[in-house]
Amino acid sequence: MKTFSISEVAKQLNLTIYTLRYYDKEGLLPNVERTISGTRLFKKSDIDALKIIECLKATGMPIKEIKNFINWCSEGDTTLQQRYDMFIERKAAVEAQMEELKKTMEVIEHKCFYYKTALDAGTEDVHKDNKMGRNFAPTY
Amino acid sequence: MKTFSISEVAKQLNLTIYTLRYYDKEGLLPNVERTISGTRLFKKSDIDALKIIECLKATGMPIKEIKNFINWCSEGDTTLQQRYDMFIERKAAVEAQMEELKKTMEVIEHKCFYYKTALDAGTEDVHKDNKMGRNFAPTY
DNA sequence: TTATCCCCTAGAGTTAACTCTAGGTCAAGT
DNA sequence: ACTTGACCTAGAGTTAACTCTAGGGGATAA
Repeated sequence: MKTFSISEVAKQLNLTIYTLRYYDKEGLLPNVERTISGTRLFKKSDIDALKIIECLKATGMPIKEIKNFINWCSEGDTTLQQRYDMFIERKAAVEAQMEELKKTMEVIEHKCFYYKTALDAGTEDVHKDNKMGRNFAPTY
Repeated sequence: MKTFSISEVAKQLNLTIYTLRYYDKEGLLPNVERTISGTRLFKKSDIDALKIIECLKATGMPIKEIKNFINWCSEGDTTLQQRYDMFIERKAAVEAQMEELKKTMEVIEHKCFYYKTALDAGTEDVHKDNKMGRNFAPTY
């Protein structure tokens, strides 16, 4: 079966070899084999595992919790429920992040418009309403 | 003009007073006034500034860069272009994050399905194809 | 006036996730 | 035999963004 060196995997997944060794040290890669002299041999399934790890990281999951998941996988079918629950929870987390990002986007787009208008006018004063006298604090 | 204490602002924005003092120390709140004895008095405009700061943080912007923006705001109309460019860049950053989150979601949803099926079957083996013999590594 | 809060600063400590260094092994090429 | 380059470990260092502690001040309530 074909194997890959740590630097090949690093290049392929856009990670550093430091990061890969760190993940291994943290117990995220319990199935990576070694040569007699200790060099890691990554299989395709290890690369797939790393892709899932990156995906879970992207949901905001800390490495210690990802490690729990990896352990559950090694424990077999008795942990299927935990793993299912975990992915349902991750789905909710991603949905929440998407919602927050949408709100953030609205504010950012409003600011793009605000500054476009100010830039066209040559001054931010176009946005100042002077009903209650001059406001000396910047508006951001 | 009405002002707010640090703990009122903290409660209102769901931040700690430590965080607010930290932001102040880092130069993110140059317009917060003080009593003679040194107690901070937050105005509504300071709270608005904090909301923008939280928004920029949500785009992934580090505090040092947010500080640059705050400084530009104090410098007036000469920095309008920088500020506009910054928000355009932030918009692109948020779009990229949305894209990544969408891809992440697809993988997570696939896993939800994968584990739902396995759970119904009582074993993960339903997903194993045995064409090339038994695979002993867990699949994640 | 004494107790209780809330406020302050300076600076130390924490946490996560790397990132790097020192010192060493090993296989291949010359 | 020797050099080169990729690999290894243990453990120290880094960075961002807080988070907390110690020690102290001012205002209000009993």
